[in-house]
Amino acid sequence: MNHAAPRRSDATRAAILSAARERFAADGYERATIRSIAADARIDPAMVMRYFGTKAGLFAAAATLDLQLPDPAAIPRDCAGTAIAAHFLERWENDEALAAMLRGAATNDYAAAEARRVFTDQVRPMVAGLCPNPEEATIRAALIDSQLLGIALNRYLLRLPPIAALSRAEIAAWIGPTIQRYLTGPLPSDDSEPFTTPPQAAPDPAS
Amino acid sequence: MNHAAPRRSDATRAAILSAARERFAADGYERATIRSIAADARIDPAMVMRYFGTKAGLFAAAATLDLQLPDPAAIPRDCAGTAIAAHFLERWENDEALAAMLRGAATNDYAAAEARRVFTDQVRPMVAGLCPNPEEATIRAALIDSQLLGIALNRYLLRLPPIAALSRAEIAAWIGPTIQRYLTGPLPSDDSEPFTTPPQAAPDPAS
DNA sequence: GTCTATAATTCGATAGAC
DNA sequence: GTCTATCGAATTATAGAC
Repeated sequence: MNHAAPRRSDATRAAILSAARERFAADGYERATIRSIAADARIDPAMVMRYFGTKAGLFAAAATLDLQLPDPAAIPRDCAGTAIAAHFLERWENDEALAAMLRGAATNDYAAAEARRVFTDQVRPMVAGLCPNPEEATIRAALIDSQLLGIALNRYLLRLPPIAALSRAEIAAWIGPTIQRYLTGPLPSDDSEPFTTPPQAAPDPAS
Repeated sequence: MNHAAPRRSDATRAAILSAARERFAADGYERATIRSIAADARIDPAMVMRYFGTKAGLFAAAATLDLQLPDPAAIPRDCAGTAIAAHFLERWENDEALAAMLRGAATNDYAAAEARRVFTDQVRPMVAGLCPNPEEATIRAALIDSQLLGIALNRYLLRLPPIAALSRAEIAAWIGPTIQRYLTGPLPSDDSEPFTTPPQAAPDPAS
């Protein structure tokens, strides 16, 4: 029973959500104001409150994200690393909800919790489909998550020139083997002490 | 000529800076208020303005960071990866300016520019000391930066449980080989098309 | 459903007494 | 140097006319 009762206000809701995603992605949670979002959507600010109740409610509705991760069974286990990297980069550039979520997560507790939930509900299950041991899968998934988010942080949020200048394929080629190793490589041996280095300079005492 | 004229107000300045680092690290730039920082330092809010002029000026003074990266010449080139990872994690846990900078960079333009400057002035030169080709060194440094920041993001900002639960040595053992490969590994071959995957589910049309 | 008006806070920044 | 008082602006959110 498809009860998708098409209200007349659905277009308005969609316009608000689209504008909200843009603003949250560009400015972060605090600096993106209800007023600016409403202005972008060419809608009265009071309508935003009417539809979504609070600013937090609007963020929750706008920053819901689906990574659309591929079915693990459909990926050859040996080229999964590069495939996952390429898929992630493609998704990022076609869904502003990712930037909204990451920028928001830096300062907003709800967004941070939601980012953790994306890991638990989407990233980890996919990795678990490629790694039999559940405990290992959790750690391996978290490491993959770290590498992917680190690239996204530098490329899309900080816009660090060397990373921003590379093509998606080049990045995927670089980090693909990393993800592959986190996915299927051997556990690190914990026998050797890490080589420690003397700091180059003493800390500046409270400039 | 050491003209470090010790004013009597240096203790006050230091107290403000310490409180500011904590607040900026915990709350981000926007949510950390002059009033809350002054309260933490048990100092009148007007004094903060007197010493640092503006909120941005306070952030600039508080979030200045020195990674104290080791001299490249002092590191054996083959164990540099794990050593760099361990050093970075140690620095992070002993200087709140790093968290202040990263959290601020998500929403504040000055902080983002400063984060890029840390890369250019500190990370890249160290990598250049271990990699002869300058162009390669820049890309390799940016990839290393991405892996390190991705870990920091998940561990210290998002507090993703699987990453937060690991010890520093365990993380260094996992990501050390990654950094080592970015540092001294071969350039990726660009001959093969990445394996593309069909998305698992269709995007939800504007829920 | 849509919009005007405004309440209730909170913030950064300033002026000026002491 | 220190603190009180406050300005002016911006925010989320609500009340209510139409």
